[in-house]
Amino acid sequence: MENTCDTRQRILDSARDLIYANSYAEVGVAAICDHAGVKKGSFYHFFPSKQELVLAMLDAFYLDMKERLGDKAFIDELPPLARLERFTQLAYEFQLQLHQTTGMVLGCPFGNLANEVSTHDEVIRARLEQIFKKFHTLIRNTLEEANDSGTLNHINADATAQAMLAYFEGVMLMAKNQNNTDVIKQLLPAMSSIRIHNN
Amino acid sequence: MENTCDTRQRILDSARDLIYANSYAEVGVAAICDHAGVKKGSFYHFFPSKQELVLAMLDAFYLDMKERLGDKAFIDELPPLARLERFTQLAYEFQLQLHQTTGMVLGCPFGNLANEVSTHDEVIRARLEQIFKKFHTLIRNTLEEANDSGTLNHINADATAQAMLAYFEGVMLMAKNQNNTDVIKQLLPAMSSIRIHNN
DNA sequence: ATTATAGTTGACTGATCGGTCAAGTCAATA
DNA sequence: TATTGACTTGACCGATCAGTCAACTATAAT
Repeated sequence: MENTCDTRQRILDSARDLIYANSYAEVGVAAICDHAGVKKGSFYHFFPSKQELVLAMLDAFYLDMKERLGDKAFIDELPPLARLERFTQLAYEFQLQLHQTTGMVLGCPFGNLANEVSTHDEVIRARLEQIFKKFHTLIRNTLEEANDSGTLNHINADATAQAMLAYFEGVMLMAKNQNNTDVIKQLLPAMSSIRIHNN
Repeated sequence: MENTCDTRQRILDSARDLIYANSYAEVGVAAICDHAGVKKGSFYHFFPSKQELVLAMLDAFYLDMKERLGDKAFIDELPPLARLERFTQLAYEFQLQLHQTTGMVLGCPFGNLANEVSTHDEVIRARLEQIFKKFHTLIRNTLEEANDSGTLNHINADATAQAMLAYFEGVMLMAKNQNNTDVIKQLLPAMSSIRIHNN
């Protein structure tokens, strides 16, 4: 045919579509193959297992989200706290667009998977922890920069960054459960005002 | 044998144990029956479907959590904000005990299920939304009481209660993903200091 | 032209999925 | 004692699960 890596990419895209909109356990390899227009034999030529596919999908998903959200929000041109506000705004717009397309609030792809597999798939659990740690570092660095410039006083940047990340995930979960993007619109902006102080 | 309703209760307990520790999709009816010491035919004598079992399990789980956490924390003897602090403390101790028993941080049973099924099981999704609404009302009433007594000024009690609930769920998710109760210990107390103001 | 390699195909495996069913046990009622 | 109805049992259903495999095609290097 034309392209050798096209099949692999189609499988990754299909897995992303289906697993994000449903769940890891609900979406079978056969469904991923059907949606990708690929036979099951080809699937196992490119990926040794469903688990390995999901790991590859997560890495690609992280890069995409980093480009679409992280790299657009955490820029030096903005004051530190404004970066957090832009991040929440971009995340809201992302969910809004998905909701218009699919009719569902899908929430955070990493939070979804973390909730599902953390207790019984150590490999995927650890990969998701890595991904969360990268987002955590983005936020923590921003808070430390604000700390240094005197914008904040004596906050625990590490704990506050974790708290903001947790709040983000919680808001996404509530919006997903209510299938309502207004939840994000109303609650998420408060993320940047969360503070955890030393002692 | 001895007790007619014992079987039904054993099935409910088994489902609670297994689904809470894993997930809805991962735990099959056969596994629930094995763990309950019951044959599959008996299962379908008491429950018409796996979905109906989960609905019954959720109702029982809610009542249990309300007794163990809600009724112990939201009491008139405590000042409003102290109730929230007691709630977070009791939730932490609950997770700590489960972690010692199972070796895993299991998070919030309702959040876990909500994340898994909200996009593809409307019945369970709606039941979970009801349960969240009850917890939301508990928190909102507490905040309004604090508002009336002048402890707080001009906060949006409804939105703040939702934000606290979201934060609670997010903290539980992060602790589950890191399999570390210290996350709860460090982050959850900040729940009661979250504020969303009008306008 | 021959060979090696990458990718494709569809049939196949054993296990498990949620759910069904007829036959049976048992205690209470009539 | 006969009958009823709640409960139990184990075999069974078609569908689907993740994963395998030998045969096949197409491309590229020798």
